[in-house]
Amino acid sequence: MDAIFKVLANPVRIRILTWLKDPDTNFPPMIHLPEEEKGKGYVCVGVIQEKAGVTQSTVSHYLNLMKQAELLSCKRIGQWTYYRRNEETLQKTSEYIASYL
Amino acid sequence: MDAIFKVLANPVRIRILTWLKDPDTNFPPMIHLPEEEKGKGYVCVGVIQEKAGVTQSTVSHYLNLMKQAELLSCKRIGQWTYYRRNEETLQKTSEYIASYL
DNA sequence: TGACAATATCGAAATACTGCGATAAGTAGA
DNA sequence: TCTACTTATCGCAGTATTTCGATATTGTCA
Repeated sequence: MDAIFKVLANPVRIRILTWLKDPDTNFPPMIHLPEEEKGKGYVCVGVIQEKAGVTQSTVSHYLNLMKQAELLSCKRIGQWTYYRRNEETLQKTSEYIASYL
Repeated sequence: MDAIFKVLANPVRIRILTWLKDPDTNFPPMIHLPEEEKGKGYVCVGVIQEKAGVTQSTVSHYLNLMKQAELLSCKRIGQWTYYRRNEETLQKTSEYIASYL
């Protein structure tokens, strides 16, 4: 839970997390994503980087932190890595605050 | 909200927050607290410091951060400063995660 | 295989946080 | 007023985080 709060203690990462709630309106379509993976909320690193306005290495680092904290999961397809939200962790975090904090 | 997550990104502060959920079982009685303020969850700095196992200056700093983030409120009575949880902020934080994140 | 594109990792400098000891400020009582 | 007690603030050293540029890795395609 400590790693989760550390992730959330950064406004850029918070924004990424909220953007990924609605990829269709926040990112261009993932044209290389195979049909069977579409509609699952996957977004590739490049477009997240562009929107976040940080360097590629920074966004890659951030996404990795978020993955370690299980706030995101990822899938590599071809030369792209697609990240999406892990709703279960988000929900558990909310519940943790509501019932344990 | 950023300040809140920064506060939560520290295990000692998390512990303090949870201890303050139930002062009666986690802290000795506040014998100097006037009758009309009892039962409101107030705990003085000294006993929090002792239980947290950090120095007085550190706990004072932490409590101040938590107050800035509105996770705690405080009242000075005599030579003691009493802190208690601000349940409203906790609840709003949980709701923020559940509905905006 | 070679060139290119996307992402990950490395190394480093700037900044922020942690947590301490020392000291200051406020309060109460003799 | 002097002293003791409680808490706040200051200054600092150690550590962690932020964020970058450079480089490595991985995958694609000609």
